[in-house]
Amino acid sequence: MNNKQELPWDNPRFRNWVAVARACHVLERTLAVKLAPLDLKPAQLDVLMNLYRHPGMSQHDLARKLLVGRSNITMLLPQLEARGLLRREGDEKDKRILRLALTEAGEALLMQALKVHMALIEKAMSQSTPEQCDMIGEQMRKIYEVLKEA
Amino acid sequence: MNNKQELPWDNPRFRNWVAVARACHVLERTLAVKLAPLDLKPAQLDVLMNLYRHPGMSQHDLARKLLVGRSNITMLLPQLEARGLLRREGDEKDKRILRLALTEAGEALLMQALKVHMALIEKAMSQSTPEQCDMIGEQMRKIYEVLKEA
DNA sequence: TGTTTATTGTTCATCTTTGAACTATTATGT
DNA sequence: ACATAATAGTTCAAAGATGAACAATAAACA
Repeated sequence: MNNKQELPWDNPRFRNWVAVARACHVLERTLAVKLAPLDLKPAQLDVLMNLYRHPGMSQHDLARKLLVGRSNITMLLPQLEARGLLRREGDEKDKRILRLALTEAGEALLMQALKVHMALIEKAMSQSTPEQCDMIGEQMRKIYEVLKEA
Repeated sequence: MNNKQELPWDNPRFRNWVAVARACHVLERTLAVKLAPLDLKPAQLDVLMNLYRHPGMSQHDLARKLLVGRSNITMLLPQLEARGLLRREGDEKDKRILRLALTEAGEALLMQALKVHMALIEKAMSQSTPEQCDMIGEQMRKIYEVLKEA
């Protein structure tokens, strides 16, 4: 009688993706708690991580990497800059651009935060075999590529 | 001098989890865009989905399912109730509790939204074989269980 | 019973996030 | 060169999320 078209919950892809989303959510939440002693939030850690790996990047590039709006970056950076964790200096060739880089203090704090982050991820991912882990990463990168421009 | 212990980016678990987080983020973002025509946000869709599957649940239970605070639910529900998408009625045995349920309109809107959600997840997950997909879900459920009480 | 403790939901202040409008600068096209 | 379009970053108001404090109710226990 309940002639509802196939319900999403009967679909493995749906159920499994919901599990992915839930795992992400709970890990993010846990990370926030564990980072609190460092007075750092997940979003701020993302900034530090990206500046470490791509020193000299612009705010626009950073926003794209983090999948947030440019205004978000504008609101986020002054806090970190005031704490002496990063520098912003104008590009000489293009006066619109601000080049970003970590300071020594920023790098030091990042290393502490990474220990926390890493421990959490270890706890989560250590339940999968290396092969499973790599496969998951591979599929997720595919998903990112497919949805990035959609 | 720079005796950095093994950097996270050299660690497969770290790299692969970052991929998971990015995939989640971009899918959530895309979902928000695709749901806009229905005047529904991902968080609201989560509410409708949970009420559909667990009619009669309390706000407290809903908050736990969604991994958010109770106050968040208090702020979220009146919008949906005002649109006639759900009912809230007091439990008779325990006057503290409000029992939640979808209305006809709520269920109808949910079905529309699920089509959108489902299409997006299909697009994402159709790149994995059914076996890969199930394995991903399985690992993610493990992660959720491990972190839930941590 | 009467007192203490827990639980449910709300309120409120605070912090984030977001998108649209704006300024300044550079690129493009004629 | 000049006008137009595009880009980088900021500002601002509105919406969302969070946690602490609170009121009402129920549970535990003496």
